Amino acid sequence: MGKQQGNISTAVIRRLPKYHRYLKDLLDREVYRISSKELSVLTGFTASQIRQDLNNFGGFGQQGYGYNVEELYKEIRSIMGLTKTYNTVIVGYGNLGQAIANYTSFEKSGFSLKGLFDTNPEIIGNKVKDIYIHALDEMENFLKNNQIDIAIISTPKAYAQDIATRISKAGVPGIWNFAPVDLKVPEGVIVENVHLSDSLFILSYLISNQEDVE
Amino acid sequence: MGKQQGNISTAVIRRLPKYHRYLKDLLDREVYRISSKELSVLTGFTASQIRQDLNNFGGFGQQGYGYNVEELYKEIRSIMGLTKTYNTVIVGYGNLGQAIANYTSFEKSGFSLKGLFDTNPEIIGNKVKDIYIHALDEMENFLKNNQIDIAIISTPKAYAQDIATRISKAGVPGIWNFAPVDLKVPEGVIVENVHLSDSLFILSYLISNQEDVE
DNA sequence: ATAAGTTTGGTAAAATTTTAACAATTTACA
DNA sequence: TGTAAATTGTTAAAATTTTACCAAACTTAT
Repeated sequence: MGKQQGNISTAVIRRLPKYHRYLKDLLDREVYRISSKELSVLTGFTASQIRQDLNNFGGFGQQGYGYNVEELYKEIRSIMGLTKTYNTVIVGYGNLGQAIANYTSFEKSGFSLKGLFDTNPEIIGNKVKDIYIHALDEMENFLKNNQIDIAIISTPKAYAQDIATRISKAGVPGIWNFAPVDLKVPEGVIVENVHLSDSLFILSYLISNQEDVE
Repeated sequence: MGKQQGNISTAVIRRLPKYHRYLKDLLDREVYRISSKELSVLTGFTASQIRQDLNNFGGFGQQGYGYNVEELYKEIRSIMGLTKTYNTVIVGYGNLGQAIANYTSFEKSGFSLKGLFDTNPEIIGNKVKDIYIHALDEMENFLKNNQIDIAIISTPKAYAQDIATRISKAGVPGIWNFAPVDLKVPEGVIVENVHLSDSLFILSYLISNQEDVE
């Protein structure tokens, strides 16, 4: 069960996927027991931080022993909401939309692609892996009739805000946004951004100011 | 010039691209003057934080006036290393590699794609926008002969570490990594990650624990 | 069974990051 | 020209995040 108070800091939340990733690796390597000290070597976080992080959700470890990898993995998956299935759509079927649609690992993690939307008449009506490409006009109806949990926005910048507003109105709780804008959405709608150029620019900053580090 | 001490915190660095983005918008809208208070409304950062952030690099503002948008934009671009050109290659020309290669906005920002690499014999030798797809074997030679600054890794997980090691040995200073692993590289090589599934999992966490927020 | 070695969870301290406050300076306008 | 309003850069305070520490509890080996 765990405590799961609603005041987990974003710093902790951002580290959860990394724990998830390494625990999966350990399971695959048939390691069934791990201490915070060993996890520290793998993840680069301090052992103390790892214990603090995990304790936000419950006391999963045992003194003198450490953590049971399988149990902890399951707990983390549950905490992260990865035990459910999420219905998704992709809005904007350009290069990026196609790349995301073809990323099979998302399906494996429980993210089920239900629909694709675009404005290009040349591709509307086509099927991609059993999924139709619909006209953008049909989006609202589709969202309502298919219990969509996550809408993925991969349109050009100029359309993203309008689409986000429409998605929000249709009652979709989550948006995964790849457009390089900060979307304004009503309370209760959650936006997670993947700002590729921001990331690239951080890299260029770090390369340019590298002397500082050395 | 600015002070540009080498101890800028990553918290500050992560905010730089957002300043850059909004300053560009302002310029496009022909707004030539902005106060930290107004920037605060746009970015969602506090005015105080904005002044603190900018002051890490120099006193670009003027009391009673605010900041000159054009000047500040130029300064930020310079700080972020966006006044130079970076030669890049993409290693792994799958769906994601293709999406990145076709992202024209990177070219506009000074990131010049010089080569593509893959192991698939069916596509090796093909040209994409005047750029050849090379065999992976040729990578080291190419990197050395073409002054590559940034290698973009968009291979499957299993190959990423080996490729990162080879890239580092070839003297490339920056890696933009899309593979879902944490790469180990020698000192002096900078890795910036885009972990798509981590981002998606954060979204699923936030959706699943939404009640907490309300 | 006992003792020595591990390791957690919690508490306290340290470090970092954010916010608040304000003197100094400039702008804007009467 | 003079005065009120605006706004920065800087210093100090508050808040948050990370690290250090250690008693309690478990494991392992003898």
